[in-house]
Order: sequence, then structure tokens, then C-alpha cells
Amino acid sequence: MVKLIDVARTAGVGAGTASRALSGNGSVDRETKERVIAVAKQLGYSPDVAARALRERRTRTIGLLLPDLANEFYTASVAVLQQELSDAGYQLVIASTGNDPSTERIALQTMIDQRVEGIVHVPVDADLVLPTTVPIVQLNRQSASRQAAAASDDLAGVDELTTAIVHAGHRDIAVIVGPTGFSTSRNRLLGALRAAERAGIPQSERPLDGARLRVRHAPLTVDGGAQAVAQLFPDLPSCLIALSSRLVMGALRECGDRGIHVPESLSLAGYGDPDWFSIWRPGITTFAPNLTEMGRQAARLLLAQLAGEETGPPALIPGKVQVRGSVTGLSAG
Amino acid sequence: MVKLIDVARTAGVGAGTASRALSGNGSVDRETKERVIAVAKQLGYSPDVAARALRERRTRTIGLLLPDLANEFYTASVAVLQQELSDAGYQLVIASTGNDPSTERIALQTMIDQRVEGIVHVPVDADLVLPTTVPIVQLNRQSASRQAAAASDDLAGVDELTTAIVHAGHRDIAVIVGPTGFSTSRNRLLGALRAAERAGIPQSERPLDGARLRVRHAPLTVDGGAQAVAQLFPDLPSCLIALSSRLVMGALRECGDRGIHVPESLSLAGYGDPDWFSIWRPGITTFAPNLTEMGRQAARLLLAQLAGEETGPPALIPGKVQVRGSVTGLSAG
DNA sequence: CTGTTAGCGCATTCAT
DNA sequence: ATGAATGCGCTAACAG
Repeated sequence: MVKLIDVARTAGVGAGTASRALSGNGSVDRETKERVIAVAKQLGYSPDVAARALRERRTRTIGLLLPDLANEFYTASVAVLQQELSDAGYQLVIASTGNDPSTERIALQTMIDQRVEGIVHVPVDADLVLPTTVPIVQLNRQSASRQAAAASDDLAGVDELTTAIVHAGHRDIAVIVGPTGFSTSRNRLLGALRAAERAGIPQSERPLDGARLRVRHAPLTVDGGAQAVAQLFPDLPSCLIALSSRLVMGALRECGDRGIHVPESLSLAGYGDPDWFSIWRPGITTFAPNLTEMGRQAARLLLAQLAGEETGPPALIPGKVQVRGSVTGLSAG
Repeated sequence: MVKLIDVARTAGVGAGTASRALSGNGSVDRETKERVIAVAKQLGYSPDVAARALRERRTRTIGLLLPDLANEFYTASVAVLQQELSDAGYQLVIASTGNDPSTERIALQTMIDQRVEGIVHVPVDADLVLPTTVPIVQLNRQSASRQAAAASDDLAGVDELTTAIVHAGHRDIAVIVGPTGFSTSRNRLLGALRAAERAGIPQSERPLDGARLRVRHAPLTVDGGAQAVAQLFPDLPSCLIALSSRLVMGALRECGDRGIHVPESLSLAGYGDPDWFSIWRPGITTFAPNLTEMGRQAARLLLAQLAGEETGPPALIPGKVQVRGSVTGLSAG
């Protein structure tokens, strides 16, 4: 490996001058600067990151901690996050926790040990104590309230989605949502409850005047969604809202197994917008959070903190309700 | 940050002894060794990776270069890859190329500059010249033939899939496959061709004795799959084989738009096995490569090279044909 | 503007 | 078995 001293000697200058010429810090004669740069390129010089990090006391590294690398719901944000941070001169190091709190704790510690300068965190365990030695921005989920975060405005989005469903004439609705421990689950549910209340639909197991909203909690898995539908059966609502794409998948599977046709026998609305939502005939009506924008904002927030700026309250990123065919209109009465 | 010299002093030993006690290299008295370790833990010491890397001349870092972080086809392998390498004491640094050859070249160079000790590579550009300074194992696709690689045995898998289709009675088949530039596309196509030939089905545009196999190349996108179907229309085969999950998606979309019912009017088989393949009614018949095993083998191969062992020919990992409802049986006639 | 020097934290010599 | 000294490659401080 060719090192700085090599290009310095070849260019006939001292190490300091070569360093300044290459980094742009400090002043150096135009001509010699260009010469050094030319020599460096010709020799194929590239700085040793370890030596630089040791000397500068900074690693130019950002840690990303997420539950599951194989979940496109997260990776959709990561792609742009990676790009933004890379543009700002940071390397992203990724660790996945497999949704396990103890793995999460260890991975977090490992990142601190690695001297990352900041962390983007998709929390699993809401009770995890976060280190204060390094800026952290939370993505998607939010654990501590005073924490910088970039999240989808699920409350408004699911409200809007639910309202659209009500406007289509549905007054017997069931909601399947993830565990209460996740801030995302709570927010999504809140959106549905708010819309229902505004429409005069009571949260009740038995229909009142034909109207009711039932809530079922389930693990955020395909099986979870399927079991929730199974429990509802045979007293089905006119419209089912499954508040995660996995839950939608499970609901569809169970409906298929039981011969319940969507949307003829049961309307279905979802959350998120994986590609297959629009391939599925006649398309799944859903609230689609803006994943790429969330990634971008997370990067911005972290970069701002790194620059010493104060970050305001959590950024709530608006999404979009996609109306497709899985929710049918109901004739009144 | 507490450093080695701190724990050394607190334990009442020299820096060298502390280093040896913690690393296990060299010999040190049992008792003092335990004392040093205890002190280190109590002080919350963790070694500075930069300093260690500078001194040891190794970064304990592996680079992963893939086309798209948001594509679960890749990330499914990455999850286990990450785990295996992490267990072996390596940090994974990830870069995505966005399927762009020039980005790929730059990202590869960046990794070399970062002094990664090895690279796992999902190639985009088959003509990319690979550095020889560092062990590289290719995942999924294969560019240079003498390169260590872990890939799915697509040839055998698609052969088996096609054979199953033929056995179901189909003799008018069309195959949609990706660009010839990808080794994966070539292998998958080869599998279909081999099975067809064995069944006496000629590769031809016009049916001979009612039998023919047509081949259409398309970009590996949803639109690509849709357009391929559009071009086939209205002279449809009895069974369509779309050799990537994106192509399947496109084919389904176009069929939906044109009112072609799968599988009543057209049988459809696919490649890969994203979750929605089994949710889709009545399920998509497909060849499912073993993605996790591929990730595991890639890790093994790289670790072996890192240990100085010679790696044999590319590892071909067998997958599994999943028979579902999208391919119907045909009464002979 | 530029050359020389010190030291970042660690693992590894070389003496003892 | 252990302590002291050395140097990995680089940047920042200093002197010129």
C-alpha cells in the first residue's frame, strides 16, 4: 500500500504539505498542491482510514440498528439513508437485531465500542436505555419521547384511510393491529379510533344500531393476521383493516382458506405498500407511508445533530392513502 | 474513553501485560490475567478499533457489494451472511450499487481503500475487473468463471420446474427471462431449454404438432414482465414461465389488465419465492432457490479463503420446486 | 507557504 | 512472566 509519505517524497515535499494538499485543510501553493494531487492519483494513493481515525479521533462512521435486514419495510428507507450519509462522507455500518431485545442491547454496545459517531435506530425494545455519548435518531418507531426521530404520520394516515372506508358506507369494522408495546401500533390504532369516533361508530363487540368497531391485537406476522381473522369468524365485519402488510398477508391467507372472497364477501384495507398490493386483484386499498422520505429525514436529523444543531420535535412524515379495489362501496341501509 | 493504559495502571501492571491478558496472546500469570480482565470489565474498557487496526494491519472488516438493498431476494441471503461473519469476528460494511456499473466500480474501489479483508459481491457488470489483492466471493450471479462463488443451481431447478409443467400436459410454453448478460438469466433459461428438448418440445415461434417453446427476454422489472406478456398477446401459450419474481409480478399485472385469468385461461410458473407467492390464490408454482443457504455458503467460502485455504469450484446450492395452483393440469388432447 | 515533529491507542518486540 | 520501548500512518501544531 502506498502511503502519504511516499507521495510526499515523490512530489518532493514534506508529509505535512502533502496532507494539507490532499485534504484541503490549511494553505498550500496552488502549483505544488496540484502536483501532489497528481502524484497521489498516479501512485494510486488512498489514505489509511485506521490511521486517520486514530489521529483525528473520529471514525466517519454511522451505525444503523434495525430489527430485520430482510424486511423491505425497513430497507426501503435504508437505501436512501445510506446514500445521504455516504454523500456526507460517512460510512454506514449495519447490524440487525432479529427483533430480540438482548441482541439489540449487545449490538448497540458493539456500535458504541466501534466508536460510531452517530446511530440510526429502529427500536425493538421500548425500554432500552439509550447511550447519551453519541447522537441517535430513531427511525419509524419511537421509544423515548425526547428522542430525535423520523416517523410516518400513521395517526393521520390511518385516520384518513378509515374515514375513506366509512365514507364508502362501512359501519361494521374490525381492526387488526400489532402489540401495544410498539409506538407504531398505538398510533395506527389511534388513527382508526379517532376516525371511527368522529363518524359516530362506537368501539364495541356488539353492533349498536348496526355500527361497531372491534379491535384485535396480534403479533406482526402472517400467522398473527391469519389467527385474528380466524377468531373473528364467523361474525365478520363488512370491512377489515389490517394495520401492517404482514397482517394483510395473513388475513388474505385465512380468507382464502375459508373461502371468504375479498372484496365480495369482505372488504379489506391495509397498511404499507409492498409491490404486490397493487398486483393483487383488484388491488389493496391502503395507507402507504413515505418510506424513502423517512430515510432522508433520518439522515438529515442525524447530520444536523452531528453539526451540533438542536433538532426539534420528531419529524412526522405524511404518507398517502391508496384507494384500490379491496374496499367496496356499500349501498346505504 | 478508557484505554488500555488505564486498565493497566489500575491493575498495577504494564501496558504490555494488560494487552496480553486481554487478547490471550503470549503468556501471563493466571492470577494477574484474571485481575486485568476484571478491571477491564469494571472500567468498561473496549479496545479502540482504529488503533488496533493500525497496529495489526488488519481491519477485521468484510465488504458486501450488492445491486439493491431494498430487494429481499438479496437481503434474505445477507441476514445469515451477516450473522456468520459476525460470529467469525468480522464487521460487515455494506454498499449498494443501484444496478449501475459505474457506481459498482467506484464502490468496489472504496472498499479496497477501506482496507476490507474480503468482499462478498453480487455482480452487476459481468465485465468488471476484480481486484486480486483481496479474497472475493461472488453471490448469486457469477461473472468471471475462475472466481469463488455461491450460487443457486438454477439450471437444475428450472429444469425440474419445467419438467413438472410438461408432465402436467403443457406443450405450448413461453418463457420470460432477464437479459442474456446475467449468468443467472442464462442458467435459468438453459434449464427450461434442456427440459423442453428432453420432452421433445422444439424452440419455435410456430407450434409444431401443437408443441413449441418461445423465449422472450425482458428487463428484470415489473414493467418488463408486463410488456413481455403484452407482446405475446393474443397468441398466448398454455403455460407461461416467468423467471424472476418481478417478471411474475409484471405478468400478473398485465394478465389482470387484459382480463386473462390465471390459471383458468393461462397457467403461470415463476422463480423465487417471496411470501406473496403462497398468498396469491391459488398459489404460484415456482422454483425457490435456497437463499439462506447461499448466504451461509458465501460466508464459508470467504472465511476459508481468509484462512488461506483453496476454494474449489463454485458451490451450486440446490433449491426446491414448489407446486401450487397457478399451473393447471391439461387433459391430453 | 512549508518541513519537522509529536502523538493518537494499541500489539509487539526486546530485555530483563 | 513482565515492563519499557517502538512504530503502525496520519494530521495538527509548531517553527521557520
